[in-house]
Amino acid sequence: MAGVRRAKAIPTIYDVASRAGVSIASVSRVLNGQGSPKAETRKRVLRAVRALSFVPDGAARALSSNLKEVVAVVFRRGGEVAFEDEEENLLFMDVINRGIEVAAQRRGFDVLISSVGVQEENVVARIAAIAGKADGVILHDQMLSKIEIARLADVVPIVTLAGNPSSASINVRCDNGSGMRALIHHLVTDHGYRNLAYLSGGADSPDNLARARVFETEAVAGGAQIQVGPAWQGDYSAVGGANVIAALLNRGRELPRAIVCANDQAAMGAMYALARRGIKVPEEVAVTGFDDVPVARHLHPPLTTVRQPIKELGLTAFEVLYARMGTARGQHEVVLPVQLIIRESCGCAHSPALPQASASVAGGGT
Amino acid sequence: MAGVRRAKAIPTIYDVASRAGVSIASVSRVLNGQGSPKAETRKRVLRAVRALSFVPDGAARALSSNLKEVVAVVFRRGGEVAFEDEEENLLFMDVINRGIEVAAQRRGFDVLISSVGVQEENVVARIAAIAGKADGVILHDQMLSKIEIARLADVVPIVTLAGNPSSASINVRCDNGSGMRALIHHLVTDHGYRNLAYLSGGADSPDNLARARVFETEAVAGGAQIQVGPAWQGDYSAVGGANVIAALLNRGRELPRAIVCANDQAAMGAMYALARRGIKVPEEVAVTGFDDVPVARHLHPPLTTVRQPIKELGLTAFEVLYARMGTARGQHEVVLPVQLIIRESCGCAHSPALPQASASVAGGGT
DNA sequence: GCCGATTTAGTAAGCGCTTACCGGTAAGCG
DNA sequence: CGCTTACCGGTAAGCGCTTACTAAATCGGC
Repeated sequence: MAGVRRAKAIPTIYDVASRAGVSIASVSRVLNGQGSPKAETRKRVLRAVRALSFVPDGAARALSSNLKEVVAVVFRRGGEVAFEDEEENLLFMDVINRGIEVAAQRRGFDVLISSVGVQEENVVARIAAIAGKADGVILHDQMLSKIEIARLADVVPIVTLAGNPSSASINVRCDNGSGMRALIHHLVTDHGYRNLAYLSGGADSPDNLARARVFETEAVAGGAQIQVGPAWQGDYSAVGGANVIAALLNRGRELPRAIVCANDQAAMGAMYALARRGIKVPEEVAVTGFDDVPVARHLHPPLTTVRQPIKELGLTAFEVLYARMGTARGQHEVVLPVQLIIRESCGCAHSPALPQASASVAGGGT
Repeated sequence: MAGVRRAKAIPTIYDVASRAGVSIASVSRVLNGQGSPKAETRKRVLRAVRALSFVPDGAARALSSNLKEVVAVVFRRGGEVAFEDEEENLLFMDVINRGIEVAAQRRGFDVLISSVGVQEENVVARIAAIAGKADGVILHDQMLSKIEIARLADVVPIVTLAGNPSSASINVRCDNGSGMRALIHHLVTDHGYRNLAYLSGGADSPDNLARARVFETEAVAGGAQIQVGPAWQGDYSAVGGANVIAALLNRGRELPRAIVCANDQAAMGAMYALARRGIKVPEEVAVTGFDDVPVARHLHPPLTTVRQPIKELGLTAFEVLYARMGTARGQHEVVLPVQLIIRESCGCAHSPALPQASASVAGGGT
């Protein structure tokens, strides 16, 4: 029996029972509303509980009832964060996590948070440990390989966010295809841009792959030229996006008419790099994002992007996981709809903004 | 035995033991590095663990070792959020929570998050439930009365953030006094303002009380007039701050030369309300905040405020709690130093900003 | 007023781990 | 070669709950 020792012994269900003059079974029953305890019994138990400040031990409960009422959420803690906007704002993950928490709350679950450093070594062990403390696990990013997910899934239900569906887990993602399709259609057909580039995200990200694929086919189908490849390889981060553009510019490469970024953060970085060289967005080069994170509308120019229902992603992830914790076997992938958000970075004119009660009226600033 | 039933039985330590041909004690020992298992034993156990994808059950572990390796963090979920900046940015609590998480990680703990709705009814029950799942609890805000805290503290160590110290719990806060003192000194002595108001925060918040108290004594000592009282009662929120100013203006009250706000969010709201009436900050009215949340520097004008080491607050909260989980009894309050951050909203000239790698360069605008 | 049908309450068997305790085996020593 | 000293590993006793099973108590209905 190791562990941290508490000074004063904390009351257990036995203490309550003996103080109330009943059995522990009765105490448990009144506390959980099982059976039909007599009013008298109920009253005595409650009195004792109150008197002792009794709080049932979650571990014992969990062990006995085989239900911890905890979901674990694992995500990657940012590495280098050179951009304030990236650090200071609620980004994709944060919003998703909020969604998860809200959904969990509704079911009486709590959320066990665990971030993993970018280059932490024993990630698998860490995740296994946290998995042992929860009834289910929600994984952001590609933190575990397919095999590792399969292994872990033997032990606990797993939901991945923007990952790969697998027979062992469920993946929740957005409809990259139709979003990208709408975006390219807007760029090619509405604006008539004939030369587009795709500033990609994490090379192994399924979302990125899907977006890249649709980008290519749609752009080509629309009769536009495309630029892709290693030179356009970003990593979903603002720094990554900025670096790609800077490198291209340094090598004297001519920029395409429009840069379609894998996500909003990359677009932020790209716009930053462009601005540093005095290149006008969208007049000279149009830039678009993907996600519609909260700051997107506040960039200059406001970012045209594809809105993912981010919070819903979280809500859905939890609900799907919850269902999986029961007997339910459902489909292995759930896809949420997206929406093209046209602002100004694509070249569209300033659209009358909705009135916004924002302190930015009192100033602005990023 | 209720709870959610898993389809396939998940492996237990017994399965591992029998597959490895050893006793469960040995399995436990190699898994926890206790004792000195022979290399051979160790190897066989590890092989079996791997083969079965065994993950020890956290609940059983916790029950047996009396240590869950989990800290609970409870905070208030925002109610009405009319201001984008309030919703979209990492605010006080978020930053603190990040700090807690980092510190927890270092000790092998995970963080159990639970937000409480503004007007949720059985808050006490909710908190008790979550307390049962953790080794310690960190409470933001004034969520529990002194009595309730004392009761809960019988069961689990408690650390409050910006609360009241009590014999049962430990409070972690910042040095409101010296921060406010420095701020008032700057306003009164450096700027020579003779008429100040304190736009207060939550009426029952210890931080607010402390700040108000020092505001009064310092301002008066400096020979300035002060405005305080019900008309200046805010609630730490941006909407609250905006409402106070709007109401004052509607009643035709003359504004003081400087408005000292209880926190940055209230200052955001105040500046917003002022801007709507075309009142110039800081030319006509100076405004200051408290906290130095990330957005503070991006408001227009940049907010002069008192910086709290927000992340440290979280780190400290965890460390103090961790120490308390052991046998250590320490002081009941830990106070962290603050720093006056002079920007422009107080009337100071534009100071040469530090170079910032920010996408705001590519635009900006909140 | 007695017997079977209901309630209500108690007893005890785990849930999956950790670890105190102890027996067995090997190594060390005279 | 017999005995002490170490060292490993196994056995079993919980940790604090939930709940199946069972016993006791209560209540109707004749």
